[in-house]
Amino acid sequence: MRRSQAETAETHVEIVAQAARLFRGRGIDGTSVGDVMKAANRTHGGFYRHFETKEALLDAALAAAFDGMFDKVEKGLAAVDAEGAIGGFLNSYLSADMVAHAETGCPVPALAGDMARMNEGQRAAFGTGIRGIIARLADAIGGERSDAERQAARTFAMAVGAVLMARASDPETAAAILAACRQP
Amino acid sequence: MRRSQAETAETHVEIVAQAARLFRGRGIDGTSVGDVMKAANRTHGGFYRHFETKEALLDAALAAAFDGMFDKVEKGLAAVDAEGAIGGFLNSYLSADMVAHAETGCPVPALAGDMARMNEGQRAAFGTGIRGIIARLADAIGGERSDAERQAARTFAMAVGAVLMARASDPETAAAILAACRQP
DNA sequence: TGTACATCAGTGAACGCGCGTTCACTGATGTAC
DNA sequence: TGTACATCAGTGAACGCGCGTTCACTGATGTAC
Repeated sequence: MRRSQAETAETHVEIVAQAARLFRGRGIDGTSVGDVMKAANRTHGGFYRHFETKEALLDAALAAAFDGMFDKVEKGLAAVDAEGAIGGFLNSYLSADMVAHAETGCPVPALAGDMARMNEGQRAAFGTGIRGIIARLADAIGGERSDAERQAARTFAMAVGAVLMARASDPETAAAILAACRQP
Repeated sequence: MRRSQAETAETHVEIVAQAARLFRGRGIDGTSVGDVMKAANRTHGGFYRHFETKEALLDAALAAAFDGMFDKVEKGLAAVDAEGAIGGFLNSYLSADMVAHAETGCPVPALAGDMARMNEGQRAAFGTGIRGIIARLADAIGGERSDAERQAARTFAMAVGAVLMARASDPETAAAILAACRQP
């Protein structure tokens, strides 16, 4: 039966939120449209009232995941001064919680492997998300802008690589990599 | 018709080599058993004379990919002294060629995202491969061993993150990240 | 404000497709004598 | 060294399954009067 505009909007938001969670947790191929709709307490057929294809859902889910990450980075860096920016960032990014919960963590280590095989437009959108994170970290580092951006890019690359490898390894290897990368 | 033992062994090696190439290039889910057998110039049914499951093929393909990477790292570092070890490693790891050709490149940025969702035993094998690369880099860095290992881990994490993000981004973002990470 | 009806969000069965895997078959290879 | 036969690598059709997507249907919502 038809739902009100408010209910429809709520459903839309819920589908995107569940997709953002499941894509990060189980991968894009590992998450079916049916999985997303079940997580959103709907049946799979209704999906196509909200998105033309699974790919369109991915675009929306990535945008939502990056927005959430932007907030997290901004909040985490608001409390520290320029000296402690990199250390503070690494401390939260490389936390046990972030490593263990890909589904609510940064979209970059969770999805970059899948994104590498996507089309140009989707990679460009992902690149914009990456630059958004690096820019926020560079803001906190301060000083000469291009130096700050380079340092932010290097720090973020190391953090992404560390989380990625930690998730793909046994616990001992994971702990050794994270510990080595924790100091700025 | 039955093949000689030598031909059978050749086929086995060829299946593993093609799998190592295709898994890195197209992802694990993105590569079917039929794709691998076609690349090896065989029909898909014969696959099960060589491996019990696709998962067993993945194990063999990963081992082959890591062995190839170990060789590449050793050869690349043989020519440099301790001072230039990190710079030399980054220079070859972050080369345009490595970034553009995931199918022949390092298995870590190519497959770690997929491996994060695999079982404990497979993650342990992947972790052993990661430690193998870090250990070879630490050998070249020299000096106090645990310091060298930490520095090697940090350098490798940055390199992996940089390649991963470069592949998942637009060319401009990719170039900026690689340039920032190139200096040791 | 009340009525009549067109719209459309959501349901669940059905579709074609590609996947991993199985199987009956073929005939050259390897082995036992 | 030669012969007889069991083995088994490779073929290609077939399997069940889950996927993304479509569709006919339902009935509450939104709108035109």
